[in-house]
Amino acid sequence: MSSAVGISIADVEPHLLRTFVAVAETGSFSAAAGRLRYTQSAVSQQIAALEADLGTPLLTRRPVALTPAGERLHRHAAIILVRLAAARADVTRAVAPPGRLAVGLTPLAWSKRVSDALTRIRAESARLSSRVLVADRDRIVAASATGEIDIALVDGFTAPNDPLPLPVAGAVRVAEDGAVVALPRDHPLAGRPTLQLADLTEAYWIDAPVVSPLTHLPVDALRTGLRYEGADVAVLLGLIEAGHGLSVLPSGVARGVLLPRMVHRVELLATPGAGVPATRLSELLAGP
Amino acid sequence: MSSAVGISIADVEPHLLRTFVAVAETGSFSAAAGRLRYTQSAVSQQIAALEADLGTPLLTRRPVALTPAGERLHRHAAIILVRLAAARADVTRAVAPPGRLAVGLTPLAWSKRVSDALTRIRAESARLSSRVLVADRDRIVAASATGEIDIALVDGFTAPNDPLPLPVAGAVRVAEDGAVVALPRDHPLAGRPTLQLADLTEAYWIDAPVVSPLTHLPVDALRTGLRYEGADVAVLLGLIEAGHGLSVLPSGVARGVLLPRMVHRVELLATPGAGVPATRLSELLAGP
DNA sequence: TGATGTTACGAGGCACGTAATGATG
DNA sequence: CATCATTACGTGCCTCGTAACATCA
Repeated sequence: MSSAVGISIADVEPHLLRTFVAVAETGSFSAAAGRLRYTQSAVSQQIAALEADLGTPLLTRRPVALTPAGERLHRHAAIILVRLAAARADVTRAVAPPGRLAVGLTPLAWSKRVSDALTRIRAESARLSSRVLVADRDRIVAASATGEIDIALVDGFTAPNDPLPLPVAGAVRVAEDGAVVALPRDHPLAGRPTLQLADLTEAYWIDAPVVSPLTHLPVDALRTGLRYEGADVAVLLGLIEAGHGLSVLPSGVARGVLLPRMVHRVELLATPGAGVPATRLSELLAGP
Repeated sequence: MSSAVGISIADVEPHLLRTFVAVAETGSFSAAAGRLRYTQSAVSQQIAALEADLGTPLLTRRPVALTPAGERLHRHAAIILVRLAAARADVTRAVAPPGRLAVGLTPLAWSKRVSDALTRIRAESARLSSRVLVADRDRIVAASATGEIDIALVDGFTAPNDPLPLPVAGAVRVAEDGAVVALPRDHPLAGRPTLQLADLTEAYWIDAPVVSPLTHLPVDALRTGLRYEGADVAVLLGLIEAGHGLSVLPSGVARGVLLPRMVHRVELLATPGAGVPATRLSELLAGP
């Protein structure tokens, strides 16, 4: 191994990054202070220190918003903080693999097969302490990296031969079905056999980042009328039926018109060294 | 964006990571102290603090070596330190794109084409301050991430349709030629038209990690007789001719017997926002 | 005027160096 | 016994909280 990680370059202090991220996400110094159990003053000083260190303003004040340099830093910082946590998790897990089983999934990753696998493994090892976390994809991937969960099931939409665009490698396909545009029963397009996204530029869409994140579709071009931030599929279906807008969903969940050249897929992320129950569950899921 | 990067979890202090990496690479507390301009005592305290924080020994003493947990941490730490530096570099570059041009390359990435491109761009912008760094692949990739260099040219051997196994995305193919096993003139195999690596398990190899890193070949199976840590191709060729061992080299550099199903390729990494000269050079290189 | 970010200042903590101590080949 | 890591201890820096101040809706 080379001595590449040279002498020079002062460190970017991680607690400053953490505070910076908190401010960026809350849009407020005081809110960030509350979240991190600091005083407003401390947050202000930390941001000032970071800006002085990097030699450039990172945030505008009143209103608090990211400058271009701040945008860049924010992208880096989020990744670095996760990796930092992942390093700690990986090392401590290597010492004492947990006996528990923590599963994380995105709302649409749930299925009978997942349910069965969980039932079975809990039956196998009687008094196994288990935990299930449902959240949006970013949260689940981060929790997987940090070892907060041992197994992650993540769903998403892509072209049939592409993998899901995840920021980590090593995902395994677990399930796949079609992608439909969910429509109210009485919608004019409801009779069509298939549909192109282009047919729907006139429609209003429901932006549901937790349930149905379409980050890699040209959804910018679509008009979003309503934003649903919950994780409950039934609520989203209700909103669609009530005519608040359309959404892309797996064919197993909603009636609607099929989108060709697009699939809904569930992938499995197992964190290495997460212990025996996790390995067993991943076998059950990835197997036949 | 979700508030995924939660409240909890104490930070892993980067200066501890840096010290840990230095100790791991030098195999000595005192050497690491020298390199980082600390006292032995400080290094000892830092390692102790890190081990206490993570709750597990990371290094054995006398001799100093990584424990399994230490191995894990070392992998993470090297990546994190580079990303930390990359964050700083990216932000500061965004503020003031450099007017200079810094090029980094692995020894075998040099070619007439590269030379010509450099000549041309230096002619175009008369008093352009330029810098060229030649080092092993890890060093070059790290330097590219940290912004130490603006353009990186990295070479390596792979299967014809595979990309080079780099830890970063976005590499562009610049040049490609064959891979030969370089042999002394009087070697018994010198007459063969092509060769399988399997034919050569009886031979001795020169391990030249800087010039010809064969990390992704089954080189473990091969017997290495000598290690050459320099970056000079001519020296390596001399060693081969003198019968100290064989080596895999690009067909443009050395006479030898072709390896089928394997190519030598040079790829280009341009760091985004590195300024106009870098963009221009990357056009010259990636172009026709 | 009230909420929110900044500045001043002092106390506490902590990370370093010096120096003495201990272990190991 | 020389080299190298650890422990003891004191000092200086640095970060945080309190509190006063500034600024914007």
